[in-house]
Amino acid sequence: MATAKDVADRAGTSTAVVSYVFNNGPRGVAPSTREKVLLAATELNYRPNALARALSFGKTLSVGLIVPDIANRFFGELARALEEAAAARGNLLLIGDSGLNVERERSHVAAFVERRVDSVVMVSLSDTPDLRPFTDAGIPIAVLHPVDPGQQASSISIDYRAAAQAATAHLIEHGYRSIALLNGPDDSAGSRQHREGFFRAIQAHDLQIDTVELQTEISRAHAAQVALDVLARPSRPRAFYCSTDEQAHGVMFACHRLGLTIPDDVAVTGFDGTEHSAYTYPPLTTVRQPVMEMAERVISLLTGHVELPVHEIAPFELVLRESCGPHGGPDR
Amino acid sequence: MATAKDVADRAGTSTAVVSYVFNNGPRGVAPSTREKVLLAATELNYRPNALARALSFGKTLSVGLIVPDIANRFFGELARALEEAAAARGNLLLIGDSGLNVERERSHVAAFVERRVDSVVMVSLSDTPDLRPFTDAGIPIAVLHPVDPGQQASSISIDYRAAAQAATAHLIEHGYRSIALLNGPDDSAGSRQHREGFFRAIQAHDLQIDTVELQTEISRAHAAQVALDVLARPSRPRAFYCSTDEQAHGVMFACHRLGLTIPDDVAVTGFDGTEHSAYTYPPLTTVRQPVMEMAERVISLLTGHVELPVHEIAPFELVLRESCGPHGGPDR
DNA sequence: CTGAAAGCGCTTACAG
DNA sequence: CTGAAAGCGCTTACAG
Repeated sequence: MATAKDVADRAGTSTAVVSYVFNNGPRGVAPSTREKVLLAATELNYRPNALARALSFGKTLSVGLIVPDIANRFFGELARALEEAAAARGNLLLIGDSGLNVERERSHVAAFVERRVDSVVMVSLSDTPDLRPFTDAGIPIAVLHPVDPGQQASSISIDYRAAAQAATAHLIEHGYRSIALLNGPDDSAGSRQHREGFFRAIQAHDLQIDTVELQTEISRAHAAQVALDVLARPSRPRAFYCSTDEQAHGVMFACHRLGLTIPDDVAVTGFDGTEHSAYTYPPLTTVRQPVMEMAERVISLLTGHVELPVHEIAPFELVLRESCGPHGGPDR
Repeated sequence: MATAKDVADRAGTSTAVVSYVFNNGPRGVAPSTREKVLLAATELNYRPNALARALSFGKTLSVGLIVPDIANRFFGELARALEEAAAARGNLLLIGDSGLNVERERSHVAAFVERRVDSVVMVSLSDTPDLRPFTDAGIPIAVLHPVDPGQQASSISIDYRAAAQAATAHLIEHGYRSIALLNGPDDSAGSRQHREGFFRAIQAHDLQIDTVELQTEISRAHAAQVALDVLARPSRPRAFYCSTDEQAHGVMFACHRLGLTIPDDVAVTGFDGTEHSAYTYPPLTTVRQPVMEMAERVISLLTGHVELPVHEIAPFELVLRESCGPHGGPDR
């Protein structure tokens, strides 16, 4: 591949000038010289080497993203939004998929510091990921879910507790008196807030409500399996509060499998508000996270001149559809 | 951050030796020296700079992936499989999401050559993407769908035509005599093969079969919208051959919306065989692409010493579920 | 406005 | 087995 030296030679100038024209600075270049450089560059098919640039410039203009499972729709939508926000600021998003494997997650954090990403947004598999490689390297990091206080990472998250409470209250107001809490696998800050919100709603209603607490992996397969089991019991729950849309899909599958009608026999709520939640049968009532806005915000924080860490709360929306009863309000 | 020089100084040796120990070569190092280097490195929290390494080593040990939409489940599963295959060979996968936007796709190819990925696997939005930036840079490229002959890219793909024919034949054998072909948006080699396979099956059966050809974007939303329209007609099709699972999800949604039962009123087949196709209501009969094997193979080709381009055909599997009639064989 | 040169942090022949 | 030095391809003070 042609280098800046090749271009400079052909244009009869120096590599400094080639750099000036390709970066529009920091020094000006005479119009005629600029022409010559541009011409030589296209003739030689010159593509600046981003590695060399980063090495001397001291910035890679890239932000890393680590997610537990890129095939999960929520993380897919998130990656898409982050990429867009990053691109708008001339940054490239590097996506690391942990594939639900702690070892892979660890190797991504190592790879990202070795590649000197300028910052990273992380959704960890663990509640207490080892972020030191980033902090040691001075790489700012942000997280998109609740974190325990004292973390050195910034966070932007909806209020899980309030959202869980709102969704559960919705179920109660629709008349359901036997509700399962289908939570994620780990005892993370997020899981705890789901649980707290759920039980706050229960207690706030001063009614006799039966509850069961279930934990599954974040996958349709596992949620379906667990739901199949629970729904086969004589005292099966009449409603499920699920901590992700993905799990809600699994529960709905289990209902159909058993010939149970949603919402007449079993009601379901999701969490995340992925686009697909509008296309289930029936359409899923869920808590929508403002993914685009959160992505935009986190990138602007990370690439901006903001004093970090910061902790921000984004607004959620309870999207009412048909999986909890007739569209709209409570009725039974 | 600590550099190799810092480590060398603290260990009382040279950067050459530091390099030798971190790369296990190409020269040997005395055990005692190695110890000292390793000790100094951990004390200083040394992380080799991958940019500098790549610059002098001449390889970045990374492969780029460009997909139309990372939030699409099929591409998510693909990315996950490719990442795994790449990691097994010490390579990092860089994921570029075109976000269904040709301009973004173009900017990713530019970004990938500037970052000097060693190779790339691409699923383009266009049938004739401009691959010259890669070929000019000597970066080998592979594609995971049918390509027109004369492309400079390697390809690994199932036989779309045969798969389309098999799925359509399945529909015919189940007694459906009015079948819609729901194809993707572009007139690509892939779309053409879907169409050819579909009509071959129709012709091979020497029966009076009504067909309609439809085109939608690869999204539930658009497929649902088109299906809603088509299914409202008095002469609505009794079955849909869909060119992706994603579109099949949309068609199923439309059926439910209209109170139509699957498969009694309308049968549906998908294409891709994403994991989610097993969790629709009812479970979707679909053509499964061997994503893991294809990913493994393409990475081994790209990172190996193989003479490229090559064109390989992977086996597909028609996964029979319940969206075309009673599980198993034909019956009506 | 422009050029020669140092420097970014590695790797790898070249000597010893 | 090990060190001094050149080189990878850029950017950016420093001079002029």
